[in-house]
Amino acid sequence: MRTGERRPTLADVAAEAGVSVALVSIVMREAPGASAATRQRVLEVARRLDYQPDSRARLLRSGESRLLGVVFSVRHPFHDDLLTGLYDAADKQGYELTLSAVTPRRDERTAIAGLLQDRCAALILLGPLAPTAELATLADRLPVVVMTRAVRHRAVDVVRTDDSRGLQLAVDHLVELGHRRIAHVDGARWVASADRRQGYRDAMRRHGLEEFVRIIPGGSGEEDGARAARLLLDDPPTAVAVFNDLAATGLLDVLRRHNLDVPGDISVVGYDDSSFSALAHIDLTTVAQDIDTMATLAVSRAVERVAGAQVVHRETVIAPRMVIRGTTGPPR
Amino acid sequence: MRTGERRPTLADVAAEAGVSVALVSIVMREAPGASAATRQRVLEVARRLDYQPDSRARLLRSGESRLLGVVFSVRHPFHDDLLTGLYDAADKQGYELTLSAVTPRRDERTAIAGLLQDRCAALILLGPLAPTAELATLADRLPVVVMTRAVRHRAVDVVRTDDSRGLQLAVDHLVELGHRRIAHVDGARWVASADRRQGYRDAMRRHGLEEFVRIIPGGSGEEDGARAARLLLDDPPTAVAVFNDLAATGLLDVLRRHNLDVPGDISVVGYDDSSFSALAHIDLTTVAQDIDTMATLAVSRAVERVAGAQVVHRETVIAPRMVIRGTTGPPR
DNA sequence: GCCACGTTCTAGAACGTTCTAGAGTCGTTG
DNA sequence: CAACGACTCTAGAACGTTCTAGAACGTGGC
Repeated sequence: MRTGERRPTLADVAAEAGVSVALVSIVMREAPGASAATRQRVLEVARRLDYQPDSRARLLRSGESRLLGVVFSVRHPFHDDLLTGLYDAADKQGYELTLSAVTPRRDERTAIAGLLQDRCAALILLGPLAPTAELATLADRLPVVVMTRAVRHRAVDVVRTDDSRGLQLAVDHLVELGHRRIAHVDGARWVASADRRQGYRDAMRRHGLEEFVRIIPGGSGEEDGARAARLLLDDPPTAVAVFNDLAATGLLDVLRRHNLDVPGDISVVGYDDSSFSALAHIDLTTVAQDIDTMATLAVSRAVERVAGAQVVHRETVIAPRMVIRGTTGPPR
Repeated sequence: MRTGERRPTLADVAAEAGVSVALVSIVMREAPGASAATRQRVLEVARRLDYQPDSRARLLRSGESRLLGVVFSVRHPFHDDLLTGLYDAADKQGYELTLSAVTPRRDERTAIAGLLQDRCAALILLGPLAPTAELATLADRLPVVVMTRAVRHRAVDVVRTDDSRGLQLAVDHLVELGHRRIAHVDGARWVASADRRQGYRDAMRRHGLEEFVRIIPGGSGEEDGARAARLLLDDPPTAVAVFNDLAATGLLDVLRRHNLDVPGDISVVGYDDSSFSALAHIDLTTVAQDIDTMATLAVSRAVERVAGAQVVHRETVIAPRMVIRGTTGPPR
């Protein structure tokens, strides 16, 4: 265990292989300009010395950072899923990711600042809370792609799900099962709430169910769903579409505690396909976002901006899909 | 939006403030050696130019990386919690974290390799799957601290929870409620399983309940818990302590589907206090690990190793604690 | 006035790597 | 044989910052 020991550098490899430092660099980068015999000799020495490139030096000198900074929250399981997709997409485009977490005790500004110092070529922000103006200022410095939130500013790129469409899918699914009395627990003042509420209204209207439109104020947390459920108890609908999965579990809990059977007495649809939704003990029917497509598009957008491309469609809106599980069934 | 625009450097600030580059560096680092008047002038210029230090250059030149690499998995909600604690602990010690995720499509070796190139001073690995020999080789290069897994090698530091103690707490809690017929669903071949199994046995023996010892092979996944539940159905105990929370939810689901009331007919205890355990709809009694203490100790250990300290206790084992929720109650 | 010490400030080199221009070699063609 | 082009290889500079040694200046003591 060698705490302070210097690591082998290109110079060490070069000395032992009997070539110049620049030639070793060419070999390690797999760039053209070295003979096969030299390559083999250099690689042999590098392997023996266990040479590892120093990314700091590389990034500093090359003047071309192929680094994408990603800000994610530890509080959103969905962000973990997005990381999976983003790593893949970045790898395909020859980029590296550097991650910075927002935690209950480390705010978004701190997370972003760290990435600026790393000289990332672009930033990908997962569901940022910062005001639009702040995001725009940031985008004055470097390309910024926001995921899962609509941001109305020409300098900030957006990749998000069509939330209106998502709620329409939920209502369509319930109508298909035979439901007419379908309520919606909205997301109160959350940005996505308006789109989802609109989607609910549109779909109900489309199915000729205007008279059954019923919207309960909700929110994004478990207790928001629980509170909304209590408001439904005296006159329960046969189905309810909830703003998100977490609120849906709160609602499910209250229904269960009042001996309402799901989906027998009342069907429940969540939103997001959060990781706990798939637990057999919850088995939540939900609206899922297309993670891989979103990740691919976000990385592509970031890379295009880095390359100086004129981006035609600043905002990309992706269709969601239904994931049907055990909380929905025909009405009695 | 300026894609290719060069960022302001120390040299730019120096030129405008009319001082040397080295003096600007002294000011930005808050190092001694500049007058108050000069400091003010330099900071004013730096603010106006929006100077941000280039961490690549800083790390490269300073020869002292205050960077801790953290490898975490997107599949473990618990790791997200640990990140929160690790950021705090690192900040307190004047270190930065750089994160590297293991995903279903990005293996652990890849995650580790990226951090080596960043020239991290030390690595903190959250529940690594790599064999001990591989971890030891890694520890030959730089300090390695493993969290949440026991690794028996003198070069690798370990910070983990006392899993034996955890199961003892679970059994103690159930005995206190009046249970005697307490079963344990183990974790099959998972490293932590043996400790937890031993803890269960020890606690049962301690309470004079040897004749009631009953161990069902399980595992770490939801279906493992479900399968174990099916084996318990023909002769249910009054309580069961499960290897981890995810398996516990699988078991809960099967119990519910067979009209067994929890905790009326059977009490259930999980392990880990995963984020979904606190959902009101699950409300799982569980054994929790002390996240902040673990994070603090892991960072301290890493920093001590970097400083060349002779570490006295290579392995630190931390006491867990019970989180009592709705899945446990007195037996009927 | 001279010397010693402390503080501020500067110049130059170094960190590890890549970029770029040029030298040297070899093979082909006229 | 000479000229040209392609390929291999090298030397030196650059990236942005910190480290280090030394110069300059001011103050206090003798």
